[in-house]
Amino acid sequence: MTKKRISESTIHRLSLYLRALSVLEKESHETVSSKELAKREKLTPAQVRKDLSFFGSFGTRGLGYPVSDLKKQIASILGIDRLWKVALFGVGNIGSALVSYKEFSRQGFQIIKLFDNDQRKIGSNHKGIIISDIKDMEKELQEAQIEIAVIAVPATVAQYIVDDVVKAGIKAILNFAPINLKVPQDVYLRNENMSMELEYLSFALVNNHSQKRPKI
Amino acid sequence: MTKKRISESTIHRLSLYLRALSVLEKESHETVSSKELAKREKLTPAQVRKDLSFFGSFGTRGLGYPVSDLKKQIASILGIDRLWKVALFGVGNIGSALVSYKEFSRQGFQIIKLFDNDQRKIGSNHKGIIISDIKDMEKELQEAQIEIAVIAVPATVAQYIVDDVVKAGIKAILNFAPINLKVPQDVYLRNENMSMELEYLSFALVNNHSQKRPKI
DNA sequence: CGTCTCATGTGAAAAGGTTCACAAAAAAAT
DNA sequence: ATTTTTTTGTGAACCTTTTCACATGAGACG
Repeated sequence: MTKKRISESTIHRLSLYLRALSVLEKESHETVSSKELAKREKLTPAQVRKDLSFFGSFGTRGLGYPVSDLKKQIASILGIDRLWKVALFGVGNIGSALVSYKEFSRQGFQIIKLFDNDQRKIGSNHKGIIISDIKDMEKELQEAQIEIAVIAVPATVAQYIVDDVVKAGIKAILNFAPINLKVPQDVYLRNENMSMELEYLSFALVNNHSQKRPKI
Repeated sequence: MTKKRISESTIHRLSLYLRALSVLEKESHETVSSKELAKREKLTPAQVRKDLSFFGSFGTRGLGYPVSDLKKQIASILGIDRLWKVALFGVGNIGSALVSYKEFSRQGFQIIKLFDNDQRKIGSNHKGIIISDIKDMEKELQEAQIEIAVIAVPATVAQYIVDDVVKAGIKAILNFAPINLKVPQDVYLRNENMSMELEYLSFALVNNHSQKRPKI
């Protein structure tokens, strides 16, 4: 059995399925068809089935997929059937918002450490977490057994912070700074560029860009 | 000449080129090769040339692309060689952060209207903008000539807000609520799902997912 | 001025991702 | 019990995107 590479798009869609399944569960649906699941996330039934088929056979022909079970399975595939310890760097604008961003905790991502280099912030309590000096990160990251770092510092200093984060042994980084960060091959880095989508909207508006929308 | 559909990925990469070009300009580079531009955003030279070729011939063989000029051209293609008037719905956690998010204003997106339904917030001044009652949106959106709406309200009410935003004539929406919003065909909708990338990191960590060049 | 080097622009090939279409299996109906 | 209906799972076909490879043009240099 060859381990085929799963595409980025498939993973992202798993997140969508999970979200839809949570709603379906709340609405007390026992099962759901690929058709219904697709409709709820503006995708095609074939896409749903194909995505799921990469990981196994979760459905019953003629009936559909068991909602609760599939939800658990996808959570397990995504690795969010557990808690992740997250540290956040830069308690500014975006950083503060992320600390109380419910969707993170709902998916099992716990921000339990805050770092900043501003002396006025260090030592103060932000939503129940004492802000640490960024200089102490190595020790503190290890003590708290942090597994994921979220970077919300200005672009000008982001690379320095990331270099230190990598040195401290972190293998997964989510970057909000608008800069292309360099990390070693074995470190997973993802970028969140919020103005990109606005730029896409701008492009679409001025160019009357035809919308690609899966027909259902 | 047939107007070929430009892919979403190409548009997103234009944003990256623009970012790199700004840095190059600051570093006083007159020209830049596709190779260098690619390196700065972890892409391939062929990709850069192909992307740009969809919109014209901006380079000089043997020399590369003129930095300042290409920057202007891309800004024009993306439609951000002008200012966009943006309204933000939901002055909570994420909403407040977005109001002072520098990257938006840097790209020409001006958040000039804030809406909320919380009576305690309505009428108060947030970073120089008076928060309006969401009930008055239609009149206020038209008076302020808003072109883009950013949704940062809870998922439970997002669809209602969006329905009203659409009724008020807005044709471009950036949604931060973790829900699949329904809009008419002629309205551009983009979603910003911040926990999706964390979920991807989680997946990568538990599955030792082989890294490919990030698509965006 | 001719040659050499560099780097673009672009068809063609390759790779990757999505949709189709249908056999197979289960449930529902008769 | 048999037929009909529903819906999955999946190879194959199709479509899109990326990468290759090279002709072409511009500047550099002796």
